[in-house]
Amino acid sequence: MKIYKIPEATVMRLSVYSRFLHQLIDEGVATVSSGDIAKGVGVSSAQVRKDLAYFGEFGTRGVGYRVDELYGHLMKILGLDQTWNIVLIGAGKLGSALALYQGFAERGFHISTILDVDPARIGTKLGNVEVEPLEVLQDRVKENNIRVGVVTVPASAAQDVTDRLVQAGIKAILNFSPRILKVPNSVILRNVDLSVNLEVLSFNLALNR
Amino acid sequence: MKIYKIPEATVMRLSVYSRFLHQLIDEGVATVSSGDIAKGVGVSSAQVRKDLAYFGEFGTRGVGYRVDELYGHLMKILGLDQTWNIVLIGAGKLGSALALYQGFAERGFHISTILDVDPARIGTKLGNVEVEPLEVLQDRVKENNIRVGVVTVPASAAQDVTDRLVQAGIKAILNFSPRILKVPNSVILRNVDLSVNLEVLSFNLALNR
DNA sequence: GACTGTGAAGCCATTCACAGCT
DNA sequence: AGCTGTGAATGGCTTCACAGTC
Repeated sequence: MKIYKIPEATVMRLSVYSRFLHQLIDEGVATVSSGDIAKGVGVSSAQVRKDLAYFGEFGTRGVGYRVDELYGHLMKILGLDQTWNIVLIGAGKLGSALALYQGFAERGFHISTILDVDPARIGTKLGNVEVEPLEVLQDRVKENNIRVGVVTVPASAAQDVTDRLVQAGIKAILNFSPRILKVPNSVILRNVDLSVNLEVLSFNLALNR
Repeated sequence: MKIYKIPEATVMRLSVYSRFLHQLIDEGVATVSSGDIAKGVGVSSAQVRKDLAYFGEFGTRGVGYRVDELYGHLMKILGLDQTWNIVLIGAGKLGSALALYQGFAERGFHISTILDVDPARIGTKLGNVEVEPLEVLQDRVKENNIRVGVVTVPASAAQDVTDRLVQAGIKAILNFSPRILKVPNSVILRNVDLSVNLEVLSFNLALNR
């Protein structure tokens, strides 16, 4: 495992490969070639091999990859061989949806804590998790060994909430608010802007006008 | 306007720039330099200038860009100088959240039609839009001149729904289901996998174990 | 014969650096 | 003096092509 610098695009594809492999396991397939995976997820076979090569030699020349084995490797590489407790801040429309979204749980992401500042939301339940006031952040992070935070508050509150997360010892933040956030180098930050994706479609449609 | 081949990354950044400029307009700022924008959104100033250069010369040497003017150009380039009617299929957790999400409306994306197959959901309202049966798809697309579809159905139904969208004349699809979809070349497809983003964080956290 | 793993080549996006304008 | 616009240089990801292995 020479982990020097892995392209982010590679990591994202590994995630996609792992989902495809899971599908193959369900179908009872025992072996795949890089070409099969490539076809299944829409990339080139060379790309698949190169991506895997960053992490080791998982296949057998002339044969391919054992599905269950490769799946296990990928899940381990992605850090998905464990459950991640997550704190979600902002129980509005988007936050509620994410809290209830099954897709996270399926991949081992457990939203164990949901916080908000709105008294009307505090005390309500999303699934079986109760919305609590922002003040308990530090305690919950410690208790549940939380390292990942999801920010779904309005733009105006985003930086303040982020500072608190950092303060509480959170190591990685997924930001859904449309605000550029400042975090120390030691904290990993990813931004997701749902509108951007529609805007790329809009751009492409608008091209031929 | 030489629109030969615009990097997708550029389009995504333009979207971010436009949001930043909107913020500046609110603050009453009249002029910005590429350096200001760069600082505001977290890229290099050369990057900002290169991105803009794909579409024309919007600035004044020695001065910078007029905020309102540049904003107008970007919105036009992104196709956001118009309202886009959108059909959303799948009124589950995620679909409901997206239907109610304010961020889309703010950028001119109007979810005018929401469809589902579940009788329990049909007839209910999300905001002021009623959930209707999938069968009315073709009619609604025609009536409302819909060109964009958003897919938030379970993976097992995703390809079927996609085929129907294509059939109905939809030109661009935003897919939130974790399934590789097949569409004709004439249809633009973008995939959003919410879990992938968490998995990239997970990967990076798991690196130093 | 089939398929992996990988150096080399190709390609594309970003950064550099500076001429050109105000 | 300040800042844009852009060719040239750089860096990094993807594709090619083939030796190596089963």
